[in-house]
Amino acid sequence: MGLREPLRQLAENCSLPAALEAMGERWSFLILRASFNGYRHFEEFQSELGIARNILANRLGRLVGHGILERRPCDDDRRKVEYRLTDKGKDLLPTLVALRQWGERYEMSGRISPVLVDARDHRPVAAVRVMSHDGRPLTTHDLLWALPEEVEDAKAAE
Amino acid sequence: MGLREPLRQLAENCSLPAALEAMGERWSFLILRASFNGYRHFEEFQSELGIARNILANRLGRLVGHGILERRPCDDDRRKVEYRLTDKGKDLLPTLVALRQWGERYEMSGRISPVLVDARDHRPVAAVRVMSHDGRPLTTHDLLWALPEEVEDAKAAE
DNA sequence: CAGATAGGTTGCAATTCGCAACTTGCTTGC
DNA sequence: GCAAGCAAGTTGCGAATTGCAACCTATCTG
Repeated sequence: MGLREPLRQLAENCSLPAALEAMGERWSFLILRASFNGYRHFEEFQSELGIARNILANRLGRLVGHGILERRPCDDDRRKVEYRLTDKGKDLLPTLVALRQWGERYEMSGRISPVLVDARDHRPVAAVRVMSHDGRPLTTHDLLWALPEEVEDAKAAE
Repeated sequence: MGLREPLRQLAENCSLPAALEAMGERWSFLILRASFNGYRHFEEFQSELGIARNILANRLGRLVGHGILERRPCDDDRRKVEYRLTDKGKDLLPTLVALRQWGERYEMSGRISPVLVDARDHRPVAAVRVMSHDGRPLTTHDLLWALPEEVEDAKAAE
């Protein structure tokens, strides 16, 4: 990535701070993972993660506010509430898996942790990578930032 | 992901909390991104991100402590210090790009932001995805957690 | 040798976190 | 149908974290 992102508008024009505003707080990723693992109820999150109840309430509210989870009271037991992933929330899967794989590789010396496998053949999923439009793996040095108008689009190139 | 991660050892046996311990604090990802963009010096990070100096010092120290950045005094100007990505730090690229792409898609309504392109052909990189060992795209429902001993390894399968 | 510069540190106010106790609306058992 | 218990929060309060501004110490430059 030889070029600096254009002109110090990092904070204003970059989507990373925006993403972090939704997901950057202390427990958000762990709640998200619990959601992917099928947890849905306040008490489930609470006892599973050991998070303080007020913080959990705050984070769930925030995730709902950002459209990552959907809050729905249960019909069969009206004390209960379900928090479910929206499509927007489900689209955080690659981020979550990438972060987990990195942690697995670098931060788990000795310990073992369950691994994500393809349900079809029970083989581990591939490492999440940055790839070109046609599937070549890319590294840091293959990348540039470009403004939308500088981008070669598919039509021009094919 | 039909199955719950085995037996509520989420916190102990999962690499996600470990990863978040290294990268989960407020400014860590933004500092990381600045690093990928070529920023190396304290004052560069500070004026670019607008982060408070004490927090920046704390975060840089932490990232160095986790082996994500390397701290090296400059030879030519001994007031200066260089912070550079280690290989471990560079391996956070997929996580960073995945998060950015998600933010780009869902949190940038209206605004435009620079886009990551392949330096070779100036075409945008592919969306970061979770894929099977042989390159099929996988979604939430194709995934399971497995303990290492339950995994089909490459030898058995080929 | 008088600034200016790079990379911090320190003090202090404001915010956030985390724990424990409490509340409110439901549901279940007897 | 009433007491007990459960789900999903809220409240109060002390502890930790964040952020701002000022200061400090080496080093470089004119």
